[in-house]
Amino acid sequence: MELEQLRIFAAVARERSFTRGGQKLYLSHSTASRAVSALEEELGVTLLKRSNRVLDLTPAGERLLTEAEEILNRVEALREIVVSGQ
Amino acid sequence: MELEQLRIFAAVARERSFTRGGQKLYLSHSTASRAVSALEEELGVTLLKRSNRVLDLTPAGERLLTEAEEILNRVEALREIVVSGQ
DNA sequence: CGGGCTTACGGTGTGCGTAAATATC
DNA sequence: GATATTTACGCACACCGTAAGCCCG
Repeated sequence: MELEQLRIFAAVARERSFTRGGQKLYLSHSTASRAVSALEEELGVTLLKRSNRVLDLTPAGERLLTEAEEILNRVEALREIVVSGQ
Repeated sequence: MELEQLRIFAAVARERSFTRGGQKLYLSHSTASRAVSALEEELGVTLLKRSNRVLDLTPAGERLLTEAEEILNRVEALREIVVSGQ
């Protein structure tokens, strides 16, 4: 698992769209789709329901989004801690 | 910044050696060296003192090691949370 | 049909290991 | 001189975007 995958998943989940989520990170929709699929495969869990017209989070997806956002925030904070001597 | 960089830095820092740190992750010493250099460049901070025979952490390196280990543990925990419904 | 996700395909860039150079004790 | 890090070099593979295919309203 890599942070880039979490960044992409979070963007897609927030936007409820691969196309718009990818755009937020200057990536194509296909790249966003592949990144989320890889994450699902690695975890062995479905994160997004694609059945409907509108993209929806599964319960596992909800949990991942919460955790991922906290981790990503923490990584951002890490930069400051390291560079500026906390 | 990516988790792989943090994993490599943490391994190298714990082992006090690029060679042994790399081995822990089945990577060559040169790969470990490059990964840490890239991290230092991205953060604009020196993380390891290479001057002496023995590798030493700078204050920034100490802070990063602490933070990185917590983040990496949290990512490990995330797997369980997502897969097993917390 | 239209909008959006997935998959195939080809090209490019990143990242690896080997090996050579450099440095420290 | 032995051990360890850095750098050069070539190569393989991973990843991206374009575009085609599919599915659902």
